[in-house]
Amino acid sequence: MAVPPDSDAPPARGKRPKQGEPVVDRALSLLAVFSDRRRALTLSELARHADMPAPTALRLIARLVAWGALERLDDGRYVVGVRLWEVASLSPRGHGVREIALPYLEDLFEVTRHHVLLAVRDNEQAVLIERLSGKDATEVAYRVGGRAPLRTTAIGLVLLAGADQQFQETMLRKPPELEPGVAVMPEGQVRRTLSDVRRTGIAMIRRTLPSTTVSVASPVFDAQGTVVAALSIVVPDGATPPNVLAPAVRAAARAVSRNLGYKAEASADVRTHSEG
Amino acid sequence: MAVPPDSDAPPARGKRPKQGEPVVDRALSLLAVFSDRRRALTLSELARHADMPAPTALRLIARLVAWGALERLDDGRYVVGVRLWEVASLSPRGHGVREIALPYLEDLFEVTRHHVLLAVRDNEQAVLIERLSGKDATEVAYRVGGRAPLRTTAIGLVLLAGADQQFQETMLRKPPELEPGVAVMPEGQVRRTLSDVRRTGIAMIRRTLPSTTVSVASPVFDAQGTVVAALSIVVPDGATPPNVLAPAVRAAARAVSRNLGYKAEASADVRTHSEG
DNA sequence: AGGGAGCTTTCATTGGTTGGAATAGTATTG
DNA sequence: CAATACTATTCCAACCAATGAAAGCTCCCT
Repeated sequence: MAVPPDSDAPPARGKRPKQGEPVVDRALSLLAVFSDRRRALTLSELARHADMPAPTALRLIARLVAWGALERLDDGRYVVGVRLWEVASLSPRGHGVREIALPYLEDLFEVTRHHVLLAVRDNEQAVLIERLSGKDATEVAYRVGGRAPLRTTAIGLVLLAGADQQFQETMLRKPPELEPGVAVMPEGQVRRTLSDVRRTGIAMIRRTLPSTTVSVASPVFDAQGTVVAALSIVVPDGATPPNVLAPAVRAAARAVSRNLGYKAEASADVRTHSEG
Repeated sequence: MAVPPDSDAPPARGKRPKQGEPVVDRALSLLAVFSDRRRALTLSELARHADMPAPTALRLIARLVAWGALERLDDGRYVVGVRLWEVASLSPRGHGVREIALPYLEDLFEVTRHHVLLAVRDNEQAVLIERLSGKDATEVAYRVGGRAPLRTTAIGLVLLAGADQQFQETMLRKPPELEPGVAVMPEGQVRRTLSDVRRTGIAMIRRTLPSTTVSVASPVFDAQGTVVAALSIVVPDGATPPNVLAPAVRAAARAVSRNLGYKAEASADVRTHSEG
């Protein structure tokens, strides 16, 4: 009603003020809206967060639901579907390593009864692939499918130490991530630590939040000798001394590596002298 | 050279003989090409199986790779990416139940040292969400992320018994899936079995392939009393008698249900008299 | 009953999508 | 070493699927 009578404007139907993104990207951006905190979303929430008009979102969502990437709940909200999970389970660096590592993680868990973690690197972060925790274990910072920084976690340091030289330099040049409850290492110390990790096959980090814990991590190698994952254990500070845990963690990591086709060198040091 | 000289055909550029499928569907169909046996694929393999020209496939794949749904290996092949796995880990019926159930699965596994399975129903099949197996356990038919029939597995029967009446009828009217190593039940027996499963909270199936095993499964309920998952144990035939395992399996399933907000009724029977 | 918010359908317009053809790269064969 | 076969990538003109404002719907709250 508030619309002024036609001055001379054409029907104005079908006008597309803003657009220009490939459809696939838009569909994927809908998936990207889901997060730990947002597991069930309404159409308007999805449209808002993916920054697109409701009809467009609805059309794309309809296709995603038809395929099974999303599922619709009784209350009309959408959640990530089992079909997507099914395809994702074929991810070599996701379920792939997990499948191979799980029995060894279980052994480690059973012996120690503390959190056991498995993670891979994706870009500038570690992605948690698996976590075994007792029903009554200490609080832990990260969940499976979540991301953790590289420089302030034991698992992250192992992955960083195993990354290619160029990537390491890039990361070291960046300002360090500020992680509550973890001491920030100056660049020099990080370099020394990374070198130690490569030599000993062990990284340790102490953190005070969300609870005071010590993490001990060790690298997992593939057949080519590349670090493809990291395995770690998280214990409450003051419990078993870390140096007692280290051999167990390293043994588990090596067992997984062997299963990935890695031929272990004679000594602990994989490469006696670091890169050129 | 074998091409006959221009008769009178126009440039024929941009002609599109066959098409008409939404772009999103095409992109998703590329993801669907991946399977247990096909975890790393070349461009042409993807294009062939998804039934689309190579340039089209390449363009779509490029978007999927940019987002992280796919990753490219050094040899040029594509695999499912960690980013997709990450989003999929938010699937309530995938990692969701898993996360809640895992500690109880572990308990059950530790006590029995046999395969422990967790599955949900997706349409006409069960999707395996989790499987705990010792390093040296019996051979088992299904892998995590894989699908199993409803009528010929213990886990499937539990899920079928918990489905809505209409769906059950549809499934019962279908010709039974032929599963090697499993006896085929006539329709009447299936009906009786499903009723028993609802009453006792236990389903059992014996199979002879890939090895002779007995499976014992029990339903997991959500807060609304709906069967959302099934939990089972697979033991070599002749080992622990199944009736000894049943209480342990049921207890574990109930523990998971309780964690999902299910308020257990006084007796084993959830609803004393079946639907009206 | 009225107002607001979210969901869904419609439809004229158009720009992203399309795939044959050409080119480049790679492996296999005679 | 040329010839063959296959795969990957770039190019681009034609065109159809995608687009989003508008309006109708349904529900909920007041």
